[in-house]
Amino acid sequence: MRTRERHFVRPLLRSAPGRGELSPAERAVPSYAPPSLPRYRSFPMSTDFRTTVFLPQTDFPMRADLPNREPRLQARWQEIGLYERLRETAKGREKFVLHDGPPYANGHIHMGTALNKILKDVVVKNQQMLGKDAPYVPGWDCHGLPIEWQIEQEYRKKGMDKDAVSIADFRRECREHALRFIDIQRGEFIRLGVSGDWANPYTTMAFDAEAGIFRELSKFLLSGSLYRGKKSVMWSVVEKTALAEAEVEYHDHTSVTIWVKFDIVRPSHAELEGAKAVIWTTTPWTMPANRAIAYGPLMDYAVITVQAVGADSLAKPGERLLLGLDLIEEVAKAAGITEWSTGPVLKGTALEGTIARHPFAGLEGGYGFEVPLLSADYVTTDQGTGLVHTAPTHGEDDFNTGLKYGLEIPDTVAGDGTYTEEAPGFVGLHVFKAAEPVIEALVAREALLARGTLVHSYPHSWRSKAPLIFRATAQWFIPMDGEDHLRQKALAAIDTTRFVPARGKNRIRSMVESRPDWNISRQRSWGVPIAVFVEKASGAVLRDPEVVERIAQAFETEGADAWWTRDPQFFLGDRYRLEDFEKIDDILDVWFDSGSTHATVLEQRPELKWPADLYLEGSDQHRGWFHSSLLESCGTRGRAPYDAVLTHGFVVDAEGRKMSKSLGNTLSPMDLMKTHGADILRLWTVSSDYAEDIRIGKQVLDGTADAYRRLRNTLRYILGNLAGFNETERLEVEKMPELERWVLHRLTDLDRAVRELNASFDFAALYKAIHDFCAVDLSAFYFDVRKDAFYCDSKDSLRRRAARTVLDYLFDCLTAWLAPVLVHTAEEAWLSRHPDADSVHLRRYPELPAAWRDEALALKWQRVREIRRVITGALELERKEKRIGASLQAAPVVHVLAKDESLLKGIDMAELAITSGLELSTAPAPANAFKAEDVDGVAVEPRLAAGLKCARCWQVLVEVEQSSNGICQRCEAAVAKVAA
RNA sequence: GGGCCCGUAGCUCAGUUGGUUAGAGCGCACGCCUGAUAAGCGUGAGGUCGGCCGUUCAAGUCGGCCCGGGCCCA
Repeated sequence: MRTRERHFVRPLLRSAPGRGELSPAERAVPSYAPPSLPRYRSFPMSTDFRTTVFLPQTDFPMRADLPNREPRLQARWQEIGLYERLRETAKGREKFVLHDGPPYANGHIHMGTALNKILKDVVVKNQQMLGKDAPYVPGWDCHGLPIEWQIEQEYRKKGMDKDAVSIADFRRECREHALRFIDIQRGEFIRLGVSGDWANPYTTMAFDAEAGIFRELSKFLLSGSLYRGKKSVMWSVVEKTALAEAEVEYHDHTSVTIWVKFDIVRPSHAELEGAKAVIWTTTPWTMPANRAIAYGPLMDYAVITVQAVGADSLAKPGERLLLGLDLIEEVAKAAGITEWSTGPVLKGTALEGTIARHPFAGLEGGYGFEVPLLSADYVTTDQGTGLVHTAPTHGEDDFNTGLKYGLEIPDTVAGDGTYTEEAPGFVGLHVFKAAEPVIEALVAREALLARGTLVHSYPHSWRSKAPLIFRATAQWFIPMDGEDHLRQKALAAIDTTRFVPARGKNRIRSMVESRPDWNISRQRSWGVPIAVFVEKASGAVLRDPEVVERIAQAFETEGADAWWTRDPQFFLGDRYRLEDFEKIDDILDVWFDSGSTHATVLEQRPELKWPADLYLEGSDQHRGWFHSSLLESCGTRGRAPYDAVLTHGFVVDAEGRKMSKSLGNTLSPMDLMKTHGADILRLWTVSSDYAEDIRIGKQVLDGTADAYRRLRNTLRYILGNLAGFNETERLEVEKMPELERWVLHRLTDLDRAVRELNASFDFAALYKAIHDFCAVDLSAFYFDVRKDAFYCDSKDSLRRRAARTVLDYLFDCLTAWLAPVLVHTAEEAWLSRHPDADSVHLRRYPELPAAWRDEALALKWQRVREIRRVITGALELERKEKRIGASLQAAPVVHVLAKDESLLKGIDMAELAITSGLELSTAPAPANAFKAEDVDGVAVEPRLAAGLKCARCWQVLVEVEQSSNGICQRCEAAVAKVAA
């Protein structure tokens, strides 16, 4: 590791502490350089030798102008059919398949999509250049709610009624909408420089995809893994539909609250004899659906005996009420109970097995069932009574408790919000008008303890703004723990999958461990139908491979619309009669669609393979695509559809906050295309640590643009100094100076980094290594040192030939290594040097000769550069004192140890330090010589170079004093050769 | 509220099994060059490693709490 010298110590001061403070000028004036002398002199009658200097020549401009240049390169790629050429070139090679997670075909791309696609493109191009055949088939997720919304919104604008449109017409419009945004996004991805089979992407709405998705569903159907169950969903009684979380908004709502007494009919504990369990609810209308009372097993309860009550109290003295210990006061206050006595404390677990009676028991002959007290861990003491009214139909927790204890899940409320026959006494009544009738019935049966109102946050429909209800509805599921043991298979698959970063494994694992059965149905229109029939008599779902095949074939030729446009009897064939069956019109959740792409795309397209080598998506997809693909594939094929999963974080703003329209901190990738260009965005992508959240903002982008300029100028310097290079000029490595061989050694370091860091997907480290190599090793050192040889050596000088040969290798390596990221700039540079070439992207990473590697040389040159740093440090002080400007005005004496002297044998330190002369000495350094704090054994006495400045190479040499035209002997020879 | 995770110089990142004055590049400041020039070179200044408490001879590295932030759930 190189460290920069930072603290220069003046030994003079150290050795003479008693002299007191000296001014900087006093300290710095050495006796050997009288300040009165001119800083340097040139030959009096020098002619202009500029034209004889081999200055860099290139048409590769310093200014990138990416916003204009990139589209031109992209057009060229299109013309030459780059993607097809890539496939051709790589034919027969080992495949590397990154399977594209399909973005949703709605709206324009955002920063996150851009980041994702760029990372994918970098991975794919790296693998291709590492020698694999890396096809990339982009895809789109096309079905689903957001597109339905868009179309419905257009209807509303036109004043049309959605229900008046046929489902086929509606689906056609959804399809056209998706198609439109596929085109838009495709153009945007191409603008980012992403290569892929853009002419033949996959979509989940293609007819063969719809058929394929249905075929995947059928595998679950035929194996018996598809079942119809119920699930509590948010339901709008206005729109008569279930709503997704995204369609729900929360507003304050005033609810009538009630405290209700349930007679305990079978106590589990003597204390409960004759007592009443008290519940509290904000939804009186759910009372007919009550089937249980939940208690907290670890909470404390007690039975109170009412002794005195206030004027309007519904409580009666002598009544015994079971309540949560911490909530007694609060309930007493609400119920107007002024005096009471409290019985012994009962743990929640003591309530186990207690049975109560529904307060409506006997009402119109209904409610005769038992109401058990059940344990639930969500019961709290912050509100209510410590006993929770449980209506399995009307809430997530309630529903889960119902499932857990096998409670009846009644259909008490119809889709329009009216009570069904299963709510005796209230049939036909609308639930939003039910509070008072319910309360009246409770009062009549002496079951009401108190009432009140509460303002709280309550879910409302995003569209109608009407309050929502929870309602259990019929849904389709794939079991996690059925005969197929899907959960176990999925967990096993997770264990054998590589996750990058590794923590992704834990994340998806804990989700799979605890998730409920997979709900795959939606009550919508734009999707692949759950095209199954249920036998009316038995309620069994029809499992007949012939029916399945008829449906699948119809989907293949007509699309999934066939489910609605064809006569259902056609699918059933001759063996079944339609009137015996219920045709299911639910559609599949889009996660099932995209979760099936491994089957509909990887298995179907010959250029791909199953399983994929890699899935690469944002970390939200642990619950999304990684998850659904895993379940689908484990359910149908017994293993994960991928060998490895790479996740990246989210793009956040400069302060680390998420980007959102409401915060006004969003950046559009397409805007950045106009101001910066794709290569800047791509460089930003790889220089960030994608494992975490990725910041972007002005300062970050400015920094990226600076790094880009460094890389670009490195290429430009190489191109400029490589002008006219031809094979006869190439020099064998054995004949090269050590400096050149050191550069080649460094290339082998970088080559290693390219291969290893690409294997670990550690792009940030890789691009820092390349950038630092360009900045530190090349620009600040090698290029600076070799400028003299490039510009002034005669063209046949071995030194110059060696250096130009190295530039040639550098160019080959850097253009290849940068190509996956700076896709445009690398191409531009490559074509600048090889105008007849096809594309830099058709290349592979160069295979470097093993002989270039020379660890001993690297170690030696680490020391050489340390010594050099002491010299540049010394010169800097001279510069500060205005004794020199350019380093060529100096010819320092460098005092070194004997071991360093032998180390430097054959190395021209003056050349490396860019001084006109340099004397190496093992004699003890004078006390005032410069030393670097962190470099031992080196001291530098700065001296001015003697002689005159060569008018051509600008070195200050004594020999120039003898020259007739003001140039040195080397330049004389070089000029003569040019003239000849 | 729960699960997973993050917080090292202005920015982007390194910091190995806890062990000498915490590193790099960029940016910044100052200076140089004017034959890479809307370039190039050199030198320098920047960090109580989010905060607090603890474990330890020793903590950026381990533990707890808090603050800030992200994703996914509720």
